[in-house]
Amino acid sequence: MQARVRGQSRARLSRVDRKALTRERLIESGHAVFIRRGFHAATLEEIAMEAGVTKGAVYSNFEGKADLFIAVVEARTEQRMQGYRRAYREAKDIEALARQHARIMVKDDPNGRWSSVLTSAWAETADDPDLRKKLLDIQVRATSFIGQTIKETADRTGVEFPYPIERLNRMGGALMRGLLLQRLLDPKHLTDQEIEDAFVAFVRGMGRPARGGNTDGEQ
Amino acid sequence: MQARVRGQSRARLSRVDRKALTRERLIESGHAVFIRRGFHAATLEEIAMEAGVTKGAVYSNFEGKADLFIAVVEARTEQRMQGYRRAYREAKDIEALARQHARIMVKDDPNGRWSSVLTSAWAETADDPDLRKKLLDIQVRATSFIGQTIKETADRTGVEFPYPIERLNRMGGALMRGLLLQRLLDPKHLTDQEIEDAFVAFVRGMGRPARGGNTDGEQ
DNA sequence: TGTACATCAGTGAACGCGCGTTCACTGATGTAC
DNA sequence: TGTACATCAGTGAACGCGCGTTCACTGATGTAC
Repeated sequence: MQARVRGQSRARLSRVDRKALTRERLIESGHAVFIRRGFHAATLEEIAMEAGVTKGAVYSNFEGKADLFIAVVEARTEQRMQGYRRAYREAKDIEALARQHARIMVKDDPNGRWSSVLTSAWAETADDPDLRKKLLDIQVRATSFIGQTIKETADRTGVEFPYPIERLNRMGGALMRGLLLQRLLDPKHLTDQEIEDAFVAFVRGMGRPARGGNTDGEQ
Repeated sequence: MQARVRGQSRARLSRVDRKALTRERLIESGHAVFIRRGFHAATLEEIAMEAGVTKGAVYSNFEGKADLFIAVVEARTEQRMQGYRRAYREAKDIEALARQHARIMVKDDPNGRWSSVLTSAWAETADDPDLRKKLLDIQVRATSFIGQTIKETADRTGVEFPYPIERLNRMGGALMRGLLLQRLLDPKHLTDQEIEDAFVAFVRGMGRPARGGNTDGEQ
């Protein structure tokens, strides 16, 4: 590709590069609009406008709204994974690790809107097994990645986990989601501190064997 | 009101009684359809049909879809409160009480669909402060009722709570909701037992003072 | 007990609107020679 | 380097459909006398 006269405000790009750029922008604006409006109220119109294109461009890059959404979830998940990787350096015991983990999750979804978007999409999967499979795959990958990262950190710092880490991890994510969702209805009631505390309490409680309850017969 | 000739299949009722009956049926079928289809996909058409009336009857009894939904939430909440009242007899320590509480919550929403409906409605409250206020009121009343019931039971059985019970209670409800919502995406992964365990772990963990973390400066 | 009129819960059809999806078209990039 | 044609990402307008809401109407219940 030859050097162009000068850097124009709108650079000349190859067709594939421009398409990739448009796709990237749609994913970004999609992310923003889904969070701002919610899964249903987010319109392709607004997403496209915010990316500087028209609705048709969405269909040139994705199969439709659901497909764009999946790309958004994938991108967001990817990004978060990178954040987690950097976050577990200083944790010296299991509770500190848990607290750090909780803190990141809260920071990544401070008002519960992303959790709302995600679970709204989950509701949609009742009639759309393809969507379900894709969203579940992403969650499984993320859970396994986070589990591995935590395990590495735990090993390095000599922390021991009393419970299968992946399971703890998935439960923790689910539970945190519930706490964040509460903020949709009532943004002020649960503080960051309280949410962290609840999560840490859960991890701490899982570390002690259950007593009482009907834990005898069943596996 | 005079005695009629005989009990017909469709009894003759006074106007107010028939209207109350219709309203009751709409609330019941609304509850069923919201759970079956989800908050958005539930249509007034289906709700009305299932109640044996037409859509217009909804508008004769409610202001619209949101108003019907509020009535459904109120009825459901009322019903659950009565269930809780009966459920805490045999609990002899705090963990047994927690486990019993968790068990009821799981039984009341075994596949997470109600949690999904409710949180979808919460998302709607972003542009509808009136809806928010009403839903929040219901939650506050329910939380306070449950808190009181638990407190009575705890007093009677000599159990002590290490944490303000209403707060524990609201956190617990939120957290449980997250666990149940996981089943929308993946119905099989989290067993009833695991969800109970997670809830109990949380309560148990809240009972011990936090150590580590940044609990120093902040209140 | 009977008659005439008023009320109003529920009917059924039409309305309106938002929004995802489709499609013929355009103009810039890519390719062949 | 230049010309002629092919490709195709993105345009913009139209489509279609579902669904909440509205509204004129009906027929059973209620009321007055």
